[in-house]
Amino acid sequence: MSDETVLPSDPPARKQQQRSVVTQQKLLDAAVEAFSENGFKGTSTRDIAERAGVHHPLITYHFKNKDQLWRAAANYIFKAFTRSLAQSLEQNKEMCPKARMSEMIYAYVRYAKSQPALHKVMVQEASYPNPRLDWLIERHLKPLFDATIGLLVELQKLGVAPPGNPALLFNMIRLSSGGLLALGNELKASSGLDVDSPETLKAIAEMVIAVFLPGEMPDDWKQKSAA
Amino acid sequence: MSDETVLPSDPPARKQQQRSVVTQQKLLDAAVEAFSENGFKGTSTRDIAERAGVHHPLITYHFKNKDQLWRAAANYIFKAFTRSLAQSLEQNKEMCPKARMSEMIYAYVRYAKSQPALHKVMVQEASYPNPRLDWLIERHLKPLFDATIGLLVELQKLGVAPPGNPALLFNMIRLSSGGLLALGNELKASSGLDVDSPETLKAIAEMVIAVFLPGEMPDDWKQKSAA
DNA sequence: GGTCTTTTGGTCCAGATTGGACAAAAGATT
DNA sequence: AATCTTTTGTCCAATCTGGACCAAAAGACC
Repeated sequence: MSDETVLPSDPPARKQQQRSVVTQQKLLDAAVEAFSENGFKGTSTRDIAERAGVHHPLITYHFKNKDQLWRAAANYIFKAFTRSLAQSLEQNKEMCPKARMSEMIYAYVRYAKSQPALHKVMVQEASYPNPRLDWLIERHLKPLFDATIGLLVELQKLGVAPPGNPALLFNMIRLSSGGLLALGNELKASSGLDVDSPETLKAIAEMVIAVFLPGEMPDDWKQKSAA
Repeated sequence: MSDETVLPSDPPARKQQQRSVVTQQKLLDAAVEAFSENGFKGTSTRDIAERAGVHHPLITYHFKNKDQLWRAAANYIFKAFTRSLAQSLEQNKEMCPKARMSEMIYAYVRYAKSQPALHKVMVQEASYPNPRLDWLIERHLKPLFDATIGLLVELQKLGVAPPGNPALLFNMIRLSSGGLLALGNELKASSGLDVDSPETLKAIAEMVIAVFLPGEMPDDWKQKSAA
């Protein structure tokens, strides 16, 4: 935490108080919510403070300014997300590539459900070029892409994933799972889909897997990948 | 046009001047751009007027207020979009269902490229419940869904599209084609994808079709659909 | 061409909101 | 009790908010 929050200055001579941690957390949660709803420009620091139930000058105190708060909020969602994906990859090291990717998709869907802001903030910032987008790409999106694309290419070689530009494939998977959950408010009314139900969640993951990883693993995949 | 723009009042005794049409058009284009970038709340009428190169009180004159301008702008993108889809459906009446759906996907991708705001505005409004979202669903999204879902279900029955909740399928197709193009700014930097190139556009449509309509049409589909 | 309407330019407004500064009070930690 | 951290309350100057208003210009119609 002290990594991404900008505290007054260099050496905290005395240990951080508990109430301060709580305040920062409340502000981060509120910031994530507000920024994901109205974007950076459309969100005021006062709005965030209000949602957090905190006096607004505390933002300046804890995060220096609006921009730093945005970055802290982005780190907050993306770090937890990256962690859950990396964990999934790590835990399933021994499984076959298809199973590993499937588990990753499940993890993605689950996280996107618990934190729809993940996708919303991304779309908000990607809507026009700006320094925050560059930062987001450099710091979070590119690493995520790099960490996943290899597995995907392998699956294509094995005939499990369809051929074609892997980057395209990657992003379609991303949108079909994560993007869908960000549209929750709309889907219910326009298509009768309730993304809040666990069944829908499961159905989403299963459909993504069925569609994007339609092939079966060949019996000799161990040899193939070794060669 | 006079359908969605709110002119000063009831009966236009004299016909609308050409320059007025031009101004409205400039304002609509600017509004689409601004709203898609910063959302409704994050956009000021002055910003729109500036982008349009027009004095801001003209917004009041032509569209009464910000809300009406937003609606006019939404109508502007969605009507053109719906038209291009309906046209595609109409033109290919005689083709087989898979070909018709494929053409629709092409049309979708093409339109989403020329007007990325289509998806952006949707996401902007779907980010939290609000009256504009309700209006958008009622007026544009639901009809689009209803018009397409039948064809999709038919394709599922024919074994061309994968089984599962058709609403889910519909929205995944929507996101994989349209949503992808809305992220143009991001994709280039994070994945090396250039959505501006016609090749990428073609690749997107082809991949969507390959992935979501993997089956071949059975030879006896005419009988089947008649039965 | 003259008249009448539509459209535009320019200005103004009163009020709200913006991000942020600051001193003083309150609370924790040592 | 002394010292540091955190919170509170107040203030600010700047900007922006949507919208009202009217005089001038431009176009449509006769």
